[in-house]
Amino acid sequence: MTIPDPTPTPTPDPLDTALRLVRAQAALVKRFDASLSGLHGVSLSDFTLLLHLGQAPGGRMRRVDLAEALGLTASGVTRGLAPLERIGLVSRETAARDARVAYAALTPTGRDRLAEMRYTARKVAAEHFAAERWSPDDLDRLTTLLTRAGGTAPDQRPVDPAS
Amino acid sequence: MTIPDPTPTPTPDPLDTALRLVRAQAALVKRFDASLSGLHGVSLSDFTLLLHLGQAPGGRMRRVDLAEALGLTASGVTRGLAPLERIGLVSRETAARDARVAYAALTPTGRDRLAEMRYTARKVAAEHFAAERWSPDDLDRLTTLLTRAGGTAPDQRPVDPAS
DNA sequence: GCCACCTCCTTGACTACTCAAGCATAGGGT
DNA sequence: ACCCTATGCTTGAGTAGTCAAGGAGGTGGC
Repeated sequence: MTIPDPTPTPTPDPLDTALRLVRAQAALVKRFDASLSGLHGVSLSDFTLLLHLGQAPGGRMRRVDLAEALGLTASGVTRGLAPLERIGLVSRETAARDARVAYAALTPTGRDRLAEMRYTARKVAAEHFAAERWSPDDLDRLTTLLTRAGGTAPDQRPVDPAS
Repeated sequence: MTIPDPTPTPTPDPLDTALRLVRAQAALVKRFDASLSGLHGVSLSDFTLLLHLGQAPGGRMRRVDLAEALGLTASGVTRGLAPLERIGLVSRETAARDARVAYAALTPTGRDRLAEMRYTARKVAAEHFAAERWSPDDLDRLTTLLTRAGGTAPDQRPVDPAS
């Protein structure tokens, strides 16, 4: 318990940190949404979903695992997948051994479009964390701290430098 | 303890950082929402809104300024304010010199309830950034980095240690 | 073989926002 | 005094998610 502390040094306030985290995310999401929807007609959530599919073996995942990976509920995944199926980026596949599960699979088109989106997303991220203001060290520190603060990682792998 | 890791760092990927930021926020928001709604019947957004009102001179703000401060649109504020007015935490006040503006003002009840919420919120934040895993330095660094990454600050002041 | 239970997924109803349109008021130029 | 434009706010429609309920399919005990 921190003592009522008359220091001129603000004493880091966790609540303040939390609120800043919320704010920073909102700004970031807006930026991504603007670019992704403008250039590819998808939202950041859509892109994230596709990214996960793209990283999964065979480009397909059970919807329940997708939910887990994205930090959403199963119904959120159902709803998010629907428009992507409609526009042909994702297809629905049934599992041979278990008729309950419906895989979500990246279509060939989906894979191509994803590569383009990834390019855009990288650019947006690079702009947001412009080298001018962000040293590689800063970025590393932020990533580490966010990983500790966050639920689980978006993905274990440091992301392949392809595309 | 804080270990300056001997990473085989594969070049920090800004996109990865961005996605982690999104994830971390989602986890945090869920946590706040759970506690705040359980104990006080409000969401984190509600709380943030009330916080801003509480910090404004006279406990009241024009809706348009509130929107600006919260990073929302004017219509988001109208909609967010409605339930808080219904439950009596916020009242609507008209401006004498400009009939267009409708202030949102904290009621006495609202002020009291806000103090309780603030207590809860601080506790949640402190738990999330538990001292066990987060040194004051880590927290400070994260705050600084988030401020640089984020839109603007939730508030300039380091927050009064009251409550 | 059958029943109980558990898992995967979808659906209906709700919340919290967004944008675009619209109304009322303000204020300056003429 | 009268427009013209800008500002403050609300509203209708749409999007992205939530939770709770429910259907369909799998599985193990007996």
